[in-house]
Amino acid sequence: MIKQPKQKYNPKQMEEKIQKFWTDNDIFNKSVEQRKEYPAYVFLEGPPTANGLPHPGHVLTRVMKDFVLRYQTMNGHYIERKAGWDTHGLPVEIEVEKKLGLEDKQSIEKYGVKRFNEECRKSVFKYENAWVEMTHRIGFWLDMNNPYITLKNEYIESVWWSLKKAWEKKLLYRGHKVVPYCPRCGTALSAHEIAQGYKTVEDPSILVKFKIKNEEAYFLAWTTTPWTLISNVALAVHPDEYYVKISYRGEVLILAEQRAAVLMKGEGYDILDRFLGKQLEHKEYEPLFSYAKPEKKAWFVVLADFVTMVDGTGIVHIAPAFGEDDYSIGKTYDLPVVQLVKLDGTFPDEVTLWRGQFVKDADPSIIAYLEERGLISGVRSYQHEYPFCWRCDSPLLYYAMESWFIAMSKVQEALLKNNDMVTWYPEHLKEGRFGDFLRDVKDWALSRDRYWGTPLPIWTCTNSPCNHAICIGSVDELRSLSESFPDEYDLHKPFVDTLKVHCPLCKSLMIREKEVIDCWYDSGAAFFAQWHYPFENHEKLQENFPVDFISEALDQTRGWFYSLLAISTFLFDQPPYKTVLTLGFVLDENNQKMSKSKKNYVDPNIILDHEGADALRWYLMSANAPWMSTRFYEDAVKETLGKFILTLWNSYNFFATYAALDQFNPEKDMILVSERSTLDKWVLSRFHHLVGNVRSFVKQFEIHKAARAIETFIIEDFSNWYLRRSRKRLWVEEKTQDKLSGYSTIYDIFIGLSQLLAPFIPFITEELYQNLKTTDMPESVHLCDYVTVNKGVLDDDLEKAMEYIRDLVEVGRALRSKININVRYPLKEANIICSKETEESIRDLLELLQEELNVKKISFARNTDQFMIKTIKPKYAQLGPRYKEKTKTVIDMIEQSDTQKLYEELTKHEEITIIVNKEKITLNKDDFDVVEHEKEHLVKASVEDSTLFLDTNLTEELEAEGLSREIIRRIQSMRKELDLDVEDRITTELHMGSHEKNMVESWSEHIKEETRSTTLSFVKKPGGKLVKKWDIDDVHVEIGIE
RNA sequence: GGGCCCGUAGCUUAGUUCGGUUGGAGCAACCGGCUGAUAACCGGUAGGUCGGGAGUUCAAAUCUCCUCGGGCCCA
Repeated sequence: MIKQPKQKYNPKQMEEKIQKFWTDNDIFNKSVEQRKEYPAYVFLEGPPTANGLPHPGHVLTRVMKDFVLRYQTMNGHYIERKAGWDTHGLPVEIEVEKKLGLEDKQSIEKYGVKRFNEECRKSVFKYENAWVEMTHRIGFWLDMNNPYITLKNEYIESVWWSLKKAWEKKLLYRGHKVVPYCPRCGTALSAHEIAQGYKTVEDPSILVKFKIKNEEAYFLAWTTTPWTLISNVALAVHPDEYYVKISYRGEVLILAEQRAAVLMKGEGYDILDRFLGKQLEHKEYEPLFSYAKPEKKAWFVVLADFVTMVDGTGIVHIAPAFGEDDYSIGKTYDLPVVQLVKLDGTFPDEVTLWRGQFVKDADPSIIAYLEERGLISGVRSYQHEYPFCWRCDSPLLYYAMESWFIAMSKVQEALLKNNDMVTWYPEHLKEGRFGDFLRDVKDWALSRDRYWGTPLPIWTCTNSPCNHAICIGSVDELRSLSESFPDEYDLHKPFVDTLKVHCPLCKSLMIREKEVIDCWYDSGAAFFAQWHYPFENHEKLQENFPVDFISEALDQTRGWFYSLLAISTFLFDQPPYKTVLTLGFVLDENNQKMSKSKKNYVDPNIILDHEGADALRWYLMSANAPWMSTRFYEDAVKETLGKFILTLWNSYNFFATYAALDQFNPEKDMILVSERSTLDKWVLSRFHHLVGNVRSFVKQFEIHKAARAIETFIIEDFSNWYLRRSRKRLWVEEKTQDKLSGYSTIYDIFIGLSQLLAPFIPFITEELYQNLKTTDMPESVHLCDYVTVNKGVLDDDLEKAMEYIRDLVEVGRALRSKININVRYPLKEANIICSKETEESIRDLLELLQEELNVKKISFARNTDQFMIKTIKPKYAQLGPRYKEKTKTVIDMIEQSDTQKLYEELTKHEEITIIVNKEKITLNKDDFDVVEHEKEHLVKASVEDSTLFLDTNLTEELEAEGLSREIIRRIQSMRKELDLDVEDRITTELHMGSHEKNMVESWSEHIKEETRSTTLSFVKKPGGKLVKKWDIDDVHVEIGIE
């Protein structure tokens, strides 16, 4: 039986109740298990790191994922929803360093790697509760009891296996990577870290002369880091820009033509020669210093596209050890990596002049030295952004560090081919940001010289002639090569480094490369490592690869989306996923990024407490396309609550209240659709059209459009039109066929809506469903199949007819408003001028129109003739020139006669004759404009190609009815004022003038009925609990009720 | 410095793929109506340099170029 709901919508209370219902009845598990034999829809969870609190952005991601998974489940798919945790990486280490007050790597070593990593392990789950709680509260159904965790031995073993595959394919190699490096902390910084430490500083900017070999001429280069000049090995020019050789103050210099024009502006110089940069390639010059003893050819000109004409001289000094561009051009030209700076940021002993000095401090002295030798042509100070260590504020140095790489450039074609097989939402990412990234793919710098991460499983033999290196791909393999491998172990540092591993060739001791690997590799391995593949679960991988669906925010394009594709490509030569839904960012009210420091951060819990998970979810899904950034603030969610959730709730509340009162029983009282009223058929047709639209929107991940379509249906079609128009028939006391037809339809719609909306707003839909479901229906709305379109109830003609009726109502109301006759007063007649077909199509709906417009009668006609009067109006411009001074008289005569008659005459005889001053004047059609207007008491308005006329003539009877409605309304508002229940009966006493009394008396039965008055009497002095005087226009009425 | 996405009324937005009636809605405002209809409903009014500029075209919110603002990625 349908129960009357508790009146107020209290999201927090209701959602807690629903959560309990789900838990008590194990609904989540059932929803997964009941689909076990169905086709799988494979989802892979992008693992979050639980060492920070969840952010509104994470809420969005989880809401969207949940929607898709619920939707696919209801549509008959089996989906495992394994949670995952990303547990390694520098951010974790930094948190722990902060907590323990450790400032650099030395202090970590001193503290002990074992203890340090233990702290990291703890820290990683510091906010696990907050994450679990958030996930739970927003209703994200995810198997959090059985997650994959990247720090587990099994997970690491799978990762090792994959690294060994890369090793066997000769994709792992050791090289250099230029990274921002803090010489004081002794550590490289991640991009994320340097981003927070940029400052504007002034550095010396100098123009340095490099003498060309065997020629009395110089290249003029530009730098802001004089200390790197000592490690210079080349000069770069742009291949396609023009360079000039000039004579300037007795010296011959080469620099870019554009730059010469800027730098030497106003100074005299002669151009000796002009040529393209590419002509300078391989031209040799003499080094500035003799400290470097490179083992490869150095000190010649190279070509590089990154050379700009914006500043400098168009000639860039190259030191591969200290710049990423420098390093990559160095690889192209096979330049030596000269690195005459120690890790602590000071010059080594061989740089005799500045040994032991911090490089940046040595700048002035280096400049002075070069000036003395006449090799500097200008010193200026230069303002630019320079990165500083966010921790200790030291200037960072770009520094080439040794690192292990995966040669992704070797599999670039496969990457592109695999990307081609992926469906991206939004589409532009495929060829845009992601495709561009792949076309320009760089080798993956895999290793990190840190502590908390998957250890790099590469061991090298210490025996010098042997030097054999191996990559270990499993625990068994490690065990077999190790002395006394323990039963209990943890593959992290320092355990792996304490093992005595013997070389399989010469049996000598091997030692491991000290690094750990990039944590992006960990998460990118999730598609197989979550199953501990290939050590177990072979068939699991078969069934779950490639995954059907992943979804994360836009920042993951070069993060997780890439690392998955990269690993899958070199391992299996296949894409790891079929569909990627990329989500936009969550921004604050002013479109600014949310950050704790800006204090514009919204705590999702507050919104969950106030507005509830459903309102939050609905807002996030309906506000914007998933891939667009969405503003997030409490008022926006509040608006969603008021506009949508409450409309839904109140409609439901209205229905459930009356259905409970009438003991409507959906198992017995349902009326066949074919026997329901036209209005019912209309709303069912609308609903099923909606279902079709929702399905096609969701297919394209246009979740916002699906949500908005539902919202429009509920607010406009269902609540504001269908329910409004149905109230009267549900209000009658008897169980009429019409009333049951209405209940049946509303019931159908609510069951349908609860299913249609279940993936969007899982709580309120469950609440509705639980109250409405019959015993033979699934125990939870989330165990139902998703609604499908019932083509049998689709009726385009009916929808069109209703549209037409609603248009007529609209213009009719507008007309009433224009002529100033309140809707409360009935009008005699409405006439609709339209085609026979149109008339036929709306016949069943006329009652709606009649009530909405409050007219006594609706009639039809095929043309407007009987409602319009045609008259003529003389054309002044035509008559004036012809009749000169007589014109005024002519016009006056015409206008004073019956213009309607004149029109008739003119149509009959083509011309009319009038006599002015005894002179006969003949006028023809061209002398007049035909003017049309409504007959007396009629007003008209047009809808499409038809016309509506309202008869505005208010008869005494009509006025009486109107007045009685005025009185009813006032009594009703007094009832409300007394806070009477709908059922309560009253007695009513009225006082008014005798004329009005006579008018109203004939309606007294009606008034009694409408106001639930047992008696209605006309008295001199009305009494009762509430007595009020009213002025209805100029009628004074006094009403008392009891 | 390079790339990608976004910019439409006070606010939230539709329309932009593929140029074509007068750029549609909702919220807020204002006027009026209706109401045992909910944080309502109905009618009307006002509110737009479609971020700005230029170009292509018979025709540009829509295409091209430049530019400004926001966001992101990379240097």
